Amino acid sequence: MGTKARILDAAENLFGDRGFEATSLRDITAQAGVNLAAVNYHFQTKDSLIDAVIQRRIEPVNCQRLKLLEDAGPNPTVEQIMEAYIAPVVEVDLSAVVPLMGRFLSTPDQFIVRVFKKHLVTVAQRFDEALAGALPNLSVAERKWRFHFCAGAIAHVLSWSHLLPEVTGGVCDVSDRKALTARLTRFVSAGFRAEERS
Amino acid sequence: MGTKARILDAAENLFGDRGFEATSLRDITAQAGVNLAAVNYHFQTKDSLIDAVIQRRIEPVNCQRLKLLEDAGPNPTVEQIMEAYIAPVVEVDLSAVVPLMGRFLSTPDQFIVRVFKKHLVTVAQRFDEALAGALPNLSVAERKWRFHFCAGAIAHVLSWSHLLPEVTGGVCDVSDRKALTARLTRFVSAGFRAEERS
DNA sequence: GTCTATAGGTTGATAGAC
DNA sequence: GTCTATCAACCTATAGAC
Repeated sequence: MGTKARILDAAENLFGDRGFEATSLRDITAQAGVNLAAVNYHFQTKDSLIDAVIQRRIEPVNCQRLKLLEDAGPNPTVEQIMEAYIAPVVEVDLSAVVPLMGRFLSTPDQFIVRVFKKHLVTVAQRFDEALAGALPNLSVAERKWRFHFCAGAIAHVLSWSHLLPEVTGGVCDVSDRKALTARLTRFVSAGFRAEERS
Repeated sequence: MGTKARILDAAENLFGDRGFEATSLRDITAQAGVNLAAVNYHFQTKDSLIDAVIQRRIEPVNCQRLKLLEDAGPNPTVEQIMEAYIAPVVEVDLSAVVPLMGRFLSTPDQFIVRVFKKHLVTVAQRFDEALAGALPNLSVAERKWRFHFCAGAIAHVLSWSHLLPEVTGGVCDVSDRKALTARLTRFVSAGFRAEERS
């Protein structure tokens, strides 16, 4: 495996475990078994390394999301839409990606927001349109609010995934990803279907 | 105002804005207008400063939560329970506390988990019992999962609060806290009431 | 209690040999 | 492309005068 890929792999693991700020370039090069200068040669700065780490994983997730949404046909239900959004990121086949995505989605820093806009805006827009079709009686504001509530629920279980078994005394089993997708989908779909005023 | 309180105020603001790791003690003492050594005199280490900053704000929130839950009577509905949990942290009267709580709740680091356990475990347990009473047909695992989904939705809107207007093109107005409480309560209550298997 | 000064270590980034 | 060596800046924490 090349130096560049080894750096990306090590960075992915450490960013997910400790966060972006708490991980130094020296931590990364030590774990990757490469020289410190290599990271600057291949990625110039730490910020653009973070960007590359996220981009490598978010793009396949987003492609899969759009494909699943398309597969659901022209008039998908809320459940189909949200499962298409949730499954690709929750059931990603590389376990290190889960905490990485969790960190990414729950770090509201200026730099992260830039990366966020670059990689997520178009997908979010496409799903927003689908939700508008499935929930024609919901106001725009309420729909956008509820999408953020969903994003929060997803981000939270991803970023806390390695701590949830301990925090819940083993009750919450993170290893069954398909079951987690189903749980999340049921929960957020019911939230979307709630009456706007009670 | 005393030096100690000025340090706590500055730290609260900066931790909320930039995160715990990204904020240095120099940033804090500069904004507080006090000497660098003062923070070590009053709080010994940075970690125990973080603890003090969070403790000062989380305790009134938790007291209010328990009071509202008690006020709801012996057999509260899901809506009453969740509103008692959500309102005190969303409608807190100091605006700097909102992003602070968001950062706190969405930083899954070892140290933060310790603080989390210290200040939130008993409250979470009390609310779990109340939810068990209101939703007797829900399995323990599903109930705990759904509580984490709620925690994620809440943490997300708190930590992204200062960026949401920009990200949504002004559609999501964070300033109306009571409306936000109502939105969150409706959404998560519907999620809790969802059928366990579909 | 508050200050100056500084220790002792880490950081991101770069220059230049090979 | 990969290395060693190093810079300049930053960090937390502490010692000791006042």
